[in-house]
Formats: sequence, structure tokens, C-alpha cells
Amino acid sequence: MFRQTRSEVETALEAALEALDLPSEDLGIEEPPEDVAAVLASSAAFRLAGEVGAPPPAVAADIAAAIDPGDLTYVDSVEQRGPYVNFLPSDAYFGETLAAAQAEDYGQLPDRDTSVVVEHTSANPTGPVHVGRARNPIIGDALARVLDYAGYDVDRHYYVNDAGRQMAVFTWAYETFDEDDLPEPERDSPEYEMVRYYRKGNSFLEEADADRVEDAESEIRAILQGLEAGDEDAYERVGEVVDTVLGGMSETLGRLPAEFDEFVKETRFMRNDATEDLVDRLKALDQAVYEEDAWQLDLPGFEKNLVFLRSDGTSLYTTRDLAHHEWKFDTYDRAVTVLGEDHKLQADQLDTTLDLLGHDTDQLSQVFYSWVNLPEGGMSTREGTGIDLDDLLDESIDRAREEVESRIDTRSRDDDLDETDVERIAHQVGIGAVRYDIVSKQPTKGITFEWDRALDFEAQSAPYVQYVHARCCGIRSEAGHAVEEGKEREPDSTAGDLDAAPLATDAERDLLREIARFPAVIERAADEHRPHVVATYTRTLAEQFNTFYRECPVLDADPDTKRARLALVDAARHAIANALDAIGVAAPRSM
RNA sequence: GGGCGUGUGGCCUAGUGGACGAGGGCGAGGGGUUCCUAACCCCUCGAUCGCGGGUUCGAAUCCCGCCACGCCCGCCA
Repeated sequence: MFRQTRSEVETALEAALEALDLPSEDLGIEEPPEDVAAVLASSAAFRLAGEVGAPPPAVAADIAAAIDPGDLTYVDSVEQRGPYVNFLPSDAYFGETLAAAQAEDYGQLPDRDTSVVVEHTSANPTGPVHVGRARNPIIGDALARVLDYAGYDVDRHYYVNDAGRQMAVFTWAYETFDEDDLPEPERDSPEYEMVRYYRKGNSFLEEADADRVEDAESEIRAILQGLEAGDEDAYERVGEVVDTVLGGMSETLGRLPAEFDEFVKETRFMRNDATEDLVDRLKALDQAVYEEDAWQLDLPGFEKNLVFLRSDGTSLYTTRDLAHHEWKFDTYDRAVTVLGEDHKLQADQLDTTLDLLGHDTDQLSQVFYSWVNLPEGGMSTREGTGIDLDDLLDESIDRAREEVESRIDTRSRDDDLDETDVERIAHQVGIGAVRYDIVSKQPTKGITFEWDRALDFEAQSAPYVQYVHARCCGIRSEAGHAVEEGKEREPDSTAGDLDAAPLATDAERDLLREIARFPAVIERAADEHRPHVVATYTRTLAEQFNTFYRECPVLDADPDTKRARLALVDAARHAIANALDAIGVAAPRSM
């Protein structure tokens, strides 16, 4: 009801200002701090004081007096407090929130009839996914989920750089070196086996004699030219390496879970002549220049030219990515790309060039994140430095399992967790902790990876929030409504004759108010492409629930209160479960 | 050198013009379970919001300068 209330307040405030003959373009609507009973407030009186010639509190009082709460559904009263106009929630606000949150899909906003493609990860298929890159799939997947909740029609894409020099080097190395000369793979998985060739190839190119390196380089060149010429054999050779490595990487990403609707290969835009067609149009632009045998763009606002066709007539990564984005414009209403901060300049150039080509680049946006580094420096697949995402997830699951096992004897709840439960919880908590740790921070902030900090299971972590969900399920279960893992989607018997009136304590009201905010949180996270605000919300909601849990017994309450509190617990459960789902963290039914 | 980003108690982090007299967490110290799961809760300790100017009735938030750190400035991807 928060969103509805907000628009109701907007309308009322606008009318009041007009009635007072005051400008109404700045309503100054904001959310008051926790210790204020209002749901919304306006600080417009600050700015209007000069115009009116009266101090802000007097103006606020006038505004408050000009609004008749009797005309409003979700506002009970309008009060002036200092320079603020406060809007206090009505019984209908609480009642309808309680009712709305009984829906299993609470927080899911209406369909917007707008398609959006979220491209994320898109790491070159050179080897195991390492932690330095792990922010990309986690932020990308969370963003896709949030957009989904916000009513967009979402596709998730992984753009595969399968036509670059790295893949040519990889293909040459794979065909050249013998497995007997390679170290044992770190894991029994294709990308771990394959990366050994890649590393061997790269060190050969750095260390071998000049003439041997030149021989290798000519083979690598031949592969690249084969791709450019549309040579089927070249595609097949590179494709084998790419598909094998990518298959292994997908398994790892799937553990997060981060899944994709499509793996879009850049060679696709070479084979279907889209790149060639694009190059023709680029050459025709006013900004196109032909210098030193290469076609370039003199982009306005950029220091250096952007080369889009090499002197040997081959295309570059950026050229193909332009064709790729033209395809996105054709296929989707909007496109979001999650990129490392090192791609900022390239993204700006891409944007500017697409604009020159006549595309509406307002439909295109990027989310940038900075790398996760180790205390001793960066991570590199080629050099084999860094921590594999698989190892991080395994370690986290192991620690979570130890945690569950160490608690099992002192648990006060008598639900007898069996082996399957322990394993389930270890996975939900272990992986959830890693995801939450990453998704809850602003992407632009740098992260230095430290095991103990990343895998803290206490306050301000996924387990803290997950525990609240488990508590909700525990109460439900005690009340005779068991929640099935995975599909906790049974109709609620208390729905229908809901009454929020018995929920009279501060703890209950505050919890309900927090639940009411959830759809607006989703909306904001989607609009601003900032999934981390959902993570922040889960924590606030969990804190509010814990206050309620401490102060308000549910099962032992009198029948009317019990019914209302059970409904409140369900409302909280849906908000928590869906908020966690929106950031891709599992909601365990027991812990 | 130029561009972009980041800078909030010892450490991590929220807040990005208005009730901030800055909210959490970790840490340190103290307390809480005959009661729906203590991965919890309560209390105490601890911050000139990097530094210096400016704009504003009002600045952690906007502008300018400086400092520190990160990233980028390829006919690589």
C-alpha cells in the first residue's frame, strides 16, 4: 500500500498547495526517520517559507490544515511537526497491507509490457571462474531477478567472446601441446583441464625462442583470419575449445545460481554479415576517417580515434560488439549490461557510436563494478593467480555445514534435522552468504577478498535474514500450517477475514509498515538498477521481525490476536522470501 | 599527464540536499533463554562523514581545489 499511499499523498499535497496559491512542482515527499509515526512526509515548507514570508513551521501548519484526511484512504491524519507535514497511516493502510502480503507473490509488480535484456558475466571462456569476476554474475543475476519482480520481461544473456586473439591462442595451444606435459588439473571439470593448455600456450609465447614464437604467431594469425573469412574449419576448431570451457564455467555459475537464456557468440555477427554491414555504415559517417591504412572514428569528446577496421581488413572486438548491440536494439525495448569498471571507456565509445548510427541510446545502460582483489593483488586466469569461485563456494558450504552440526545439539526446536536437512541448509546458507556479501555492497566500491569476512554467518549476513524466514516457517508449522520446501504455496486459511486491528503494538505496526514498503523497494531497485537496496531492505525487515518475535507471542495469544499475528507472520514470510529471491538467496524453511 | 570511480568510529558498511544531534555490523566490555529456533535480543565503548574553500535557510550528500587508493587512456579483449 506504500506506493498507493505515495500517489495519494502526492495528489493531496499538490491540491493543497494550489489551493494556497503556492507553486506545486516541488512536493518534497520523503520517508521520515524511524522514530516518527508518519509513513510519508513533506519538506516543501522549507522552500516555500521565503515566498510566503513566514517561517517554515507556520507554512507547514497551513499546508497540513489545507488537507482533509477524510478525503484520503490510506492517510489517517496530516500533522505539522516543525517544518514538516507528516502523513500518518490509516487503519486501511495496515489492513490492506496485511491482506496484500498474504499473496505468495507479494512484491511482484504488474506487467510493464517492456522487454529488457540483461547481459552479464560474459567472461572470456579461458578457464575457471574466479572470485575476481564473481561480482558480475551475482550482481547481474540479482538485477535480472529484480527487474523480473518489477514487471519487466527479462532475458539473461552471456556474450561469448569467441573470435578474439585469446581464443585463437587457446585453440592453437590446445592443438599443439601434449597433455603429458601439463600439470594435473585442479578439478575434474572441463575448464580446469582446458585452462592448462591456455596457460602453457601463454607462457610459451612469453618465454620461447623468437623463431618458435613467430611460428606459433603465424598459426594463431591463420586461425583469426580463418574466422574472419568465414572458414568453417576455423569455426569448428575454435568452437570446440569455446564450448568445452564454457560448459564447465556454466556449471560453476549455475551453483550461484546464475543461469542464462542465451549464450550469444560474437562470431554470430561475423557469420551473418551484420559486422560487414555495420562497417559499411560506419565508413559512411561524417566522423569516419581513413588513417594509416585503418578505418577509424573521430568520436566527439574522445581523445583518441576508435579503430573499427584494421589495416588488414579484419574487424575488432568493439566492431562486433556494435553489431551485437544493434541486434539488441532490434530485439528488446531496453538493454542493461553489467561490466567491470575497466570497460567504462569502451562503453562510452560504444554508446556514442550507436548514437551516431541513429539509435536511441537512452534504452541502453550499464552497471559497473570494481574488481575483487586479494590482499596481495589482482587475480588472473592466465597467470593462475586468484581463488576459484568453486573453491569459495565449497569452503562456504563446508563452514556452513560445520555451523549447522555444531548447533544441532543445542537447538531448542525439536524438529530433528536429518542428513538431508543438514546438507540442504549447508548449501542454502553457504551459497547465500557468498551472494549476499557481494550483492549487499555498492558495486562501485572496491572489495578486498578475505575468507573470514566473506564467510561471516552472523549479523548483517544472509544467514541472519534466512534465520528470520526459518522462524516464520517454524511458527507456521507449530500453528499447523507446515511449509513445504521449494513450494510453500498453499492457500492460507486465515485470508479472507483478515483484521489488522488486533495488531496494536509498536512492534506489530512497525513490522507491517516495513512489509508495506517492499513493492516500492523493488520498484526503486529496478528503476535505479541497484539490487543492493533489496539486500539492505531484507536486513531492516529482519530486524523489525526480530523485535516483533521477541515482544509478541503468536501461538499463545488470544484467538483474535493469534489469527492476526499469524497473518502478520505470513506477510513477513512472503516479504522476506521474495526479497531474498529477488537477490537470488535461498529462503530455508528450517535452519 | 588526462579521464572515470572510491574515501563515513580500530575494521566493514547504510545513507548521496532536509527531522543527521550520522544508522547497522565486526571488535571490546556487560547482561538476557522455566516462553513460537540464542545463526537472536538489550546496554556500554567508539566518527571533526579524506583535507581545504564555496553555494544554500540547511551539506556526509551539490560546486571548486588538494591528498590517497583503484581502474582506464592498443590496428587486445
